[in-house]
Amino acid sequence: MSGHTTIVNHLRRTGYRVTPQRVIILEALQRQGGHMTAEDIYARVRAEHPYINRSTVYRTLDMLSKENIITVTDLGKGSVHYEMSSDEPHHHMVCQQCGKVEEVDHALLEPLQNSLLRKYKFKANIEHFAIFGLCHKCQEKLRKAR
Amino acid sequence: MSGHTTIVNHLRRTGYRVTPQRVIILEALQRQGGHMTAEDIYARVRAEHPYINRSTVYRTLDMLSKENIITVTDLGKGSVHYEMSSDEPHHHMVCQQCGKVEEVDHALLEPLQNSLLRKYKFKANIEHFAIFGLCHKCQEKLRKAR
DNA sequence: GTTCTTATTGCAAATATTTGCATTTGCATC
DNA sequence: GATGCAAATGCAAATATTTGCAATAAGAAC
Repeated sequence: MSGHTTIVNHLRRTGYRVTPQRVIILEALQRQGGHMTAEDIYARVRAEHPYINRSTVYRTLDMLSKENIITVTDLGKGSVHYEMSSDEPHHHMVCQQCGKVEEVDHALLEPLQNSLLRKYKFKANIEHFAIFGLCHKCQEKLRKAR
Repeated sequence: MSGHTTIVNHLRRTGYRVTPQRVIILEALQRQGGHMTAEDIYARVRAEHPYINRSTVYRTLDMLSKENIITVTDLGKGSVHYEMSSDEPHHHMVCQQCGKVEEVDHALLEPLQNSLLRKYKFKANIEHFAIFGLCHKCQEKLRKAR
């Protein structure tokens, strides 16, 4: 999904109302590209349109993620990250020891997505993924320390 | 991992200090068995030992999850859930539309765990899983609505 | 058992997020 | 273009979680 009008149309077709707030938030997300926190988005939006409320930002982000227009990733440290969905989904491994975040090839997740659909008819929004664990380095460190 | 003393020994060996607070929090988790929020645990602990601080609870839970003694699951609605790790890991599918939570067979996750280890040497703490998406019912509803 | 070092705790304040309710406003219908 | 209704917003308060720092205490070394 890309292009502004496309998204707006999708929302309208799905029964959502297209409010100026929603449009502005979408624009902020698109201009940025990468990861943003709710606060980042709020700040950006506010810069131009000071009348927008923080809860509206949260509620809109929630709605956009339900519609798979953006992805939400909780990297486990403080705040959650938002980002426009891309045609090339990517995922994250988060080391619980050192906090490092690495990307995971989408191919590794696809089998899971398929088996969930087959077994439970559950349509997993797989881009919503953060996998916690231990990175290679920290495993080594632990091995030595003991 | 089970049995109180076993866990306490593990912590000590790993270099953590065994404080009364930590022991009490562990006991609360074990007595309960199922899912608990941080607040549940705090309340339980407080009932008997009113001097324990809320941040200590959060910090201890964090530590216990790093040590894989408990699991953390963010079901996306409000607060995070904690639970003693079991020998029979189980996971959750969370419907982003209706909020329903269903369990996922561990077998579906194992391949992912293996491929992460093989490809990235990342030791995924797989029990930490909540998979978001659309349940069967809500897919049907959406199909009809459009 | 005393001493020392450093991890852990408590506290208070900062931050992040959600929610109930009254008000406003898209947009479908006339 | 005016009207009506439900969805969305704003606001303020509730809730959930994290953090910096000074005080305390676990456990290693003596």
